[in-house]
Amino acid sequence: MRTMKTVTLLGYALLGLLHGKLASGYDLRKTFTDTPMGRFSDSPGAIYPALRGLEERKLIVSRSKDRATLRGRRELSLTAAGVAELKRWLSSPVDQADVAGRMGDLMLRFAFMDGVLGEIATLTFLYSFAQALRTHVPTLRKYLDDHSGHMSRSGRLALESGICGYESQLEWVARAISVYEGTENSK
Amino acid sequence: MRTMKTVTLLGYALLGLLHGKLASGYDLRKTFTDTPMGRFSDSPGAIYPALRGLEERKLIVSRSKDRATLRGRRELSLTAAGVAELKRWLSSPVDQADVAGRMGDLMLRFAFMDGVLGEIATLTFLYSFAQALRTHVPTLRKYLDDHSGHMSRSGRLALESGICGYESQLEWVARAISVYEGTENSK
DNA sequence: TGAATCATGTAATAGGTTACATGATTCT
DNA sequence: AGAATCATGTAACCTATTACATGATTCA
Repeated sequence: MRTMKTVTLLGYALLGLLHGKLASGYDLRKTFTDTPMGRFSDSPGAIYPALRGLEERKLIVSRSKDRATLRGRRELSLTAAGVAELKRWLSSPVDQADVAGRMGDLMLRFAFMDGVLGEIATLTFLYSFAQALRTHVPTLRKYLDDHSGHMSRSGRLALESGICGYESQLEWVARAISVYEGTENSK
Repeated sequence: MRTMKTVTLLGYALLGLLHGKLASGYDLRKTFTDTPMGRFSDSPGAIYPALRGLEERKLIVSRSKDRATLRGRRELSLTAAGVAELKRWLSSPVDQADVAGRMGDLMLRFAFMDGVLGEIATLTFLYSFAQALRTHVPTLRKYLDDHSGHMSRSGRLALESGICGYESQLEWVARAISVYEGTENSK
């Protein structure tokens, strides 16, 4: 993992987890092992090289507690550049391709968003998320209508499953919006 | 992609698409480009090496149409071993980890299943899929109940989104089961 | 014949997986 | 002191991505 040219999703997950708090690589691994978070490998071969890459790009810094031993716990924290990169990622527009193939990325962004960017930005994100879903679902429906004749029954059902998933996600987004709008009003 | 030791998900997608019909690498690429299928890259750098790997493992064979030129369309088809490997994959049990982190694999299997294994096997698959979902959802709910106190609002909502997704999937499985049971009865 | 598209390929690179190795700390 | 677990690392391998290259076919 020399000189990553772009930060990977795992990289952003690590940045997000480090926002506002210190943690060691081990702590971050445990997060992946013990919580439903992300869907990232907890293997050291994934995390430590990724952290090294973030450090090389000066997005995080590490401090060996007391003595400068080679082994032993190292506390990691975001640099100003790390916070900026995290915010840049969280702020990037929701596009159709995200909804069609990278919903996991969107949900990861959402999970960090309100703590990092605040409620207004989160609401804006949810609005464009909903919009992208409302655009995407009819596309799939149209495909289903046009092709259901020469699709196998299970192929048809599989596509319907996808559509249902997006619709369920849209319902969730609507609920999330109402939660955030409620809070916003009450402030 | 020398001597793949295991067939990847892309490999199985290709085997599934080749079941019962001939196609070229280009045809397969077009399937990924033009349909909502899978969520696989249509890049030649992914598909041709994968096809080469399947050919080396004798799961598919290729025939250059007439003349033995190096370029030009090559029709691919499954070997007996390819069909067997596809069936083996489709028949493998649904485990908790599949539901928790590889739902896409399960849906891909489902999409091919009824054409390759038939209705009885598909129903069996759906039953165990439903069972795995019914086991998994309470696990997530419990996590949410136990930890919602010290989770951020957006973290909480993100987890709820996951739970809703699984519940929606479970509803879909129930509907698919009723479709298959209906057919089975009427035969 | 030239342009478009059909059709296949490869090289460089990146980053994850698996498996292993090993030092540090804590608890009994 | 020994075991468990905390904590970090690395090497081999595999596969996807990106970008490029190029031959074949079709059709205006």
